[in-house]
Amino acid sequence: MQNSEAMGLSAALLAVAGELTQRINEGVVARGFEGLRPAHGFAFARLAPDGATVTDLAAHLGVTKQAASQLVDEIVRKGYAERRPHPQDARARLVVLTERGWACTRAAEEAAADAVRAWVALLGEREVRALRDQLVRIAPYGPLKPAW
Amino acid sequence: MQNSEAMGLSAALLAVAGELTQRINEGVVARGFEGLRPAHGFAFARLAPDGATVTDLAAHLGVTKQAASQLVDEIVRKGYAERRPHPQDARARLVVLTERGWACTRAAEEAAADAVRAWVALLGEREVRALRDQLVRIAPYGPLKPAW
DNA sequence: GGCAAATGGTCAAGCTACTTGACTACTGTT
DNA sequence: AACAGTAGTCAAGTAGCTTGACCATTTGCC
Repeated sequence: MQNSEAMGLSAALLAVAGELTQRINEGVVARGFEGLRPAHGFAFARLAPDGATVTDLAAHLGVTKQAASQLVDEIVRKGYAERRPHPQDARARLVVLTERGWACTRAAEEAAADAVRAWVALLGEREVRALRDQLVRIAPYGPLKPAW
Repeated sequence: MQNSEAMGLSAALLAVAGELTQRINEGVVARGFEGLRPAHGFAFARLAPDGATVTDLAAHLGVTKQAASQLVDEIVRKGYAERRPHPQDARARLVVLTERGWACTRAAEEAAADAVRAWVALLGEREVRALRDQLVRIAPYGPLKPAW
């Protein structure tokens, strides 16, 4: 595969990713959850299952724990999460989503589904499913750097 | 398609995009072009064909023209581009890549090709080509927001 | 042609999300 | 009991963006 083809693929991928991010964020805002930036979504994704510590979150986002702590301050202040004492470790605190945090997560899923529906309209369900499978297979396990 | 599937697709897409961005940037640095951030790559892509004005660049990047002007200052200072008088409009200035800027663009293409090769190793050339076609078809025309 | 409105670009100041550095509190190993 | 390592926060500095104001030039309109 030639360099120019690789560049075309890269450009398309980044353009689609940028637009998707924007659409999800707009969809979340449109559903009544304000004061959130895309980076918060990545944090919610890590908190969603069972909560996480600030240090976990920092590693997941690829930022310092000070930055992660500050981000947690923000979503706590806005009512999306709360800090609880950690059951095993008295130094640590477990950050968990509130009911409002869960509602916001569901809103993000709906917004993502809306965006994907637009792709289904263009490519068909079969192709979009293939797209998903391919992307899942090449997706890395590491931190989700929300910056470029 | 269910919301959770859409979320899985979205997460994979954003993860791949984040990793790709990072890899391209690292590849460019490894080839001897320092002091550049991913956002500069998006600027180079706009400047590459025939140059552009600061206002064009701002629209393309989705930022204010002050921010674009500042970014141009930076790449001019580092020798990747230069400002020329605009042939048709005495208010405007045409920003064009220097030879070093072109070399950097080629380095970015090589780095992108390296990243894509890793995907070919996982999925095979045929699947990667299909991936490219699908992404190109759903890629938007608008500004390339280098932020999420 | 002449003049108001629009446009390209820059200067200046302010904001915000991040960084590095220093510190306290607790853990766990020896 | 002592001590190195880890979780988290406080504080200060930084970098990239914003808004606001301004000048020079172009464009649209009578």
